[in-house]
Amino acid sequence: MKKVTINDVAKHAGVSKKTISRVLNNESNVSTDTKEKVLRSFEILGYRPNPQARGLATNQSYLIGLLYDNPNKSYVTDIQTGALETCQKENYNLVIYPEQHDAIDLLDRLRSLLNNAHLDGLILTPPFSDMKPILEMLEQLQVNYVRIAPTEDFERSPCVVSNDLDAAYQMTRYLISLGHSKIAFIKGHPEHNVSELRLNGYLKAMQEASIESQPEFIEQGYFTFRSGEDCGRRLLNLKNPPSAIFSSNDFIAAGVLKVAAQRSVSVPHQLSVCGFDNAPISRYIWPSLTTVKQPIKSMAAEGVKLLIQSIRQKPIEFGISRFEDELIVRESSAPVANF
Amino acid sequence: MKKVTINDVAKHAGVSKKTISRVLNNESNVSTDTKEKVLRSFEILGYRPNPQARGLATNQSYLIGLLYDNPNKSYVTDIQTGALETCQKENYNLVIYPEQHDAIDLLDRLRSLLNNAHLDGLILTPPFSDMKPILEMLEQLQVNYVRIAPTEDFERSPCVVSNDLDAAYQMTRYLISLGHSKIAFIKGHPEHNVSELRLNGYLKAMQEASIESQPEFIEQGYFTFRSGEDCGRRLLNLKNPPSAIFSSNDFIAAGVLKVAAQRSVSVPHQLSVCGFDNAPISRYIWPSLTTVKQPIKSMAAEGVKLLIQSIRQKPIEFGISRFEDELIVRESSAPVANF
DNA sequence: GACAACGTTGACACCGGTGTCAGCATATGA
DNA sequence: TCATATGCTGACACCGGTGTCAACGTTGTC
Repeated sequence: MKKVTINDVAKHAGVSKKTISRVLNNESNVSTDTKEKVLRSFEILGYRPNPQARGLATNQSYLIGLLYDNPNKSYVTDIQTGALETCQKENYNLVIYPEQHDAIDLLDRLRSLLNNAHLDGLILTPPFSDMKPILEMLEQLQVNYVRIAPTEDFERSPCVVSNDLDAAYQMTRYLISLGHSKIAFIKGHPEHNVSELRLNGYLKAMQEASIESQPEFIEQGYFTFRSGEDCGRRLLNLKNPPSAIFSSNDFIAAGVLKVAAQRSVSVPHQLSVCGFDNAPISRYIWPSLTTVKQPIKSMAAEGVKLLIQSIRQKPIEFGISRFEDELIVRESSAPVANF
Repeated sequence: MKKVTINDVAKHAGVSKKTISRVLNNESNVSTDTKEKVLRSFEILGYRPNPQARGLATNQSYLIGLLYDNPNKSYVTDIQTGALETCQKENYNLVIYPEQHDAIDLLDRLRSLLNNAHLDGLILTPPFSDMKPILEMLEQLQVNYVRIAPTEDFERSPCVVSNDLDAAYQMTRYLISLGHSKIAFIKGHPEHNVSELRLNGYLKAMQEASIESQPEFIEQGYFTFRSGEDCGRRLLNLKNPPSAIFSSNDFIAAGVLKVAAQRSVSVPHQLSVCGFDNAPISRYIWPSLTTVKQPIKSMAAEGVKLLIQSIRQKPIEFGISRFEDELIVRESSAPVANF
């Protein structure tokens, strides 16, 4: 790799290093003449500033970390794509940190990763966004961070949120509008705070419609396919089974679909099934899933934007960026049949 | 973030910077006494060398790039996980580059990414592993690179390969052993070289078993769910349809399953369906897919290992690391029914 | 005992940028 | 007209490591 340095450019343009540096950083106090001369030299020599050197001088690394733990690979790649979008625009590099949120040595691992990499900032995704010990550690280490989809402490750091509660509310209203009243709900993993939000959205819609929610219609799932199978089986075993099952994510819903298929319960004619997240599986499964799409990419892109802002100008007024979810109706839901 | 520098350690230990540096790099000519003293200071002060500074001095960035373009998100995260494993061991950071392999400005984008980031090396995954213009550019720019699963030019760079041909061969033999002879094959995307390998594995097994392969049993797919639906529909429309369909990946197979479900063709009783890749969908779909699992994580981990070797000691003898695939039998395949 | 060889150590320059500050020319104000 | 403000520029130190080389004390050899 040819290496043209700032000195080469300085010599070529007949000015000092410092002036080159000024042009690089778009500082104002450079005469138009000099600036053009320097820019021409950039062009001719194919100059690229060395981020290492720049980083050493400014005590920055131009690295942004992305911390996540999500079994949903589609979610992960979407987050990455969104984050990268902003990173590339702003000339930062993205370093990924998949970690187990329940690892016992999580804090130690994180600390050592941070120390080794000298990151400029960190993006936290659920469930890390709500993990107090991590936030405390980051604050103590004075690491800039932005949280994606936290559910509390919004003023603690910049964050990007979506409206899970409202999305679940809308989905439930949609099912009610199809004539369903026997609507079951499968909760997500209790350690993920969004689980509660989604449940509350469901409950709110049920209450509003004055539908008495039956306790046996609320199952505890864990965001996994297996838990979907288990809960689905229990729900379909009820003497008086639901006519619609709203699952806290698409994997659970897929598990429910499997059980329904095995028992020849026809979806959507005898049973409507809905998911959440718009994972790829929701399209590839048959029948395809009615679900909720979160603007994950945009949220991640916005998160990095906030992060870079807070890196550049320390006294940031903590921003919360809000995004709205979108209901996606596919083949797995239909008007209630009997009754 | 507290910053303890080499100078602080030097002062604390009562030796020169250079000696600290020697200990850091495990150089031999340091007395045991001094070494221990320095190590103790490391411990006490919590010293972490600054990668920026080190990189500036040695002209390294400790960044490794991962270039991929794969609609299969599970493949992507597996590759990442494997690559990260080695990176973290060796104290490198992984920078990800998802790119469209058919973008017109691909080379320009890549060049600028490389220039901006000053990577130490790059991991290429299919289909980039076989794209000559990219290889040429990298060589011209003198960028170290390792290819994952290339299909040609093995001596051009270090590479990590699996045996797709053999895996497809084994899968076909498995179907034959179940009594199938009307075995259809849905090819992958023609621009991905693995497509041909998988086809050849199928053909080889068919020939060996002296089963005349019918041209209408070989369909052109594109690694997508949609193409699976299309091909599946055509195959099931044949007067004399196949009793087994071997798809070049799991998405295609999922498409086939959907068509079968829509037509009430019972899988696996009337039709066996197999995929390739062991994507998550292969487990979550019903019936779950018989497929081929590639040791993707291990391959990526090995790839980074080779890359770091070639970064450290330029005169590397070009290694090829080989990995074997594994057949995973699930619910979507069964002995042939009639006949 | 003289000298070479060796192991250990530090002074200093250097990597390629940025920050500070001083110097100069020109514009502005009284 | 002179004093001051302003715009533009470069010299130089500095960021935190590594490479080079010289200096030092110790050991080995004759």
